[in-house]
Amino acid sequence: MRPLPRSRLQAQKATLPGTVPEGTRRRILEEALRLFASQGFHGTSIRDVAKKLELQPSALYAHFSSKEHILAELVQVGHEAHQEALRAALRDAGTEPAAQVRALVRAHTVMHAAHPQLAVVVNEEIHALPPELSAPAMALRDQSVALLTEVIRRGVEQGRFSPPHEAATGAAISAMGTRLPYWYEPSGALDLDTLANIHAELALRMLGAR
Amino acid sequence: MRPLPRSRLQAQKATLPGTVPEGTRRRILEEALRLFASQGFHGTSIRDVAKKLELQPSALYAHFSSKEHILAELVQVGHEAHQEALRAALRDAGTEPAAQVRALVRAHTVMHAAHPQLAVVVNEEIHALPPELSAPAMALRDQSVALLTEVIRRGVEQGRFSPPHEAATGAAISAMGTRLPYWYEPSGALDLDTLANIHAELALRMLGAR
DNA sequence: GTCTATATAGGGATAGAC
DNA sequence: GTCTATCCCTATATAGAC
Repeated sequence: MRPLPRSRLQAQKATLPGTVPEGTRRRILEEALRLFASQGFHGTSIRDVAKKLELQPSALYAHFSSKEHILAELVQVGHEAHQEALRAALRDAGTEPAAQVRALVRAHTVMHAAHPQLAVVVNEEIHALPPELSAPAMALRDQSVALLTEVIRRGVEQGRFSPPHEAATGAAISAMGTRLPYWYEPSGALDLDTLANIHAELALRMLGAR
Repeated sequence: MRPLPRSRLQAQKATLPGTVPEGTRRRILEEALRLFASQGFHGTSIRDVAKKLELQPSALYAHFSSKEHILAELVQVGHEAHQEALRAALRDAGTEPAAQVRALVRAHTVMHAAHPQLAVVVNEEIHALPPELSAPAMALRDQSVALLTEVIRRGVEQGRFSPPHEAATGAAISAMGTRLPYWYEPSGALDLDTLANIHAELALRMLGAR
């Protein structure tokens, strides 16, 4: 339950959602993901990435035009996979606000627990990008936030939810997932499906669902 | 409610808890805090800090033996102030678990909202330190975590709390505060005292307090 | 698409004068 | 305690051969 110093999430293999095609380009993304999550974007050099892949630094430039573009792609892929997971969850959740919250929270939690490095890089290193490169991901983020706030708003309107404050409660619900990479260990005693259910339950408690 | 790219928390003045004496050393810490929060530790150079202070880079070395030692002091000061705030809150909270949770959560929230840059640097940049330099702060962190988990455990023992899972609920409660710097704006419509009460209420809901 | 070699810039930190 | 000057290293990125 404590983040380790200097070696933040140096985990096993850095998993990338399946949408990225195989090949050297993917290998670069995976290795960069691992290193960015562990040492941060500015703490990782092109040489570090190249060395791990047993390539010369210049070889990376055949696949990405700059170090920033590698980060930008990771950030974009992460936001896309996250939003797709939320939308898929909503599609199967019916129309009850409580069921929709449960589905959104479960998907949010599973995403952050299954791809902890990607979650960390997306959330902490996006700031290292110039606005042009981060804008598409920021737009996706706004949409994803809206998915939850909209469900909360509808639940309140229907008299099903009674949170002490809609925005603050929404932020608290999101925060449970966002902080997961800093303490949750998938190989530990608490399995992911159980954790996802716990988070859904906590969200509904915060909302005063009835 | 969205973190801005490239300029993470470039806020006004970076506030440091009052325990640090005035003088050039403090000015260095404050400016480094602002820059580390905005650009990250690795994204900030000694030259950046010196330029903002209208000093030559070499002048900083009369006050700190390395760039890492500047970060280490910020991290230590942040952890000390946080823990002291939690302990002070507990001292005035009586013996009821619910009142103790309320006091801890309120203090945690106020600390993160009042010192957002320090919170971000403490949580995100501690990983940039070698273990020798981060160890004292990590020890404090473990103690602070224990303050909350201990209160939760007692509340459960006494039959006052019924969380779905003690550790996960404790993490969810902490996460509300930890994520504050990324969305809360002190100058906005939601004042800090109200927010602290909201977080306390959410914590007690999660715990099923009765 | 990968290599060798290198251009060009900026990094942390120190020496020694005042 | 701050300055000027500088050492030495590493960074990103490019040129051109294969």
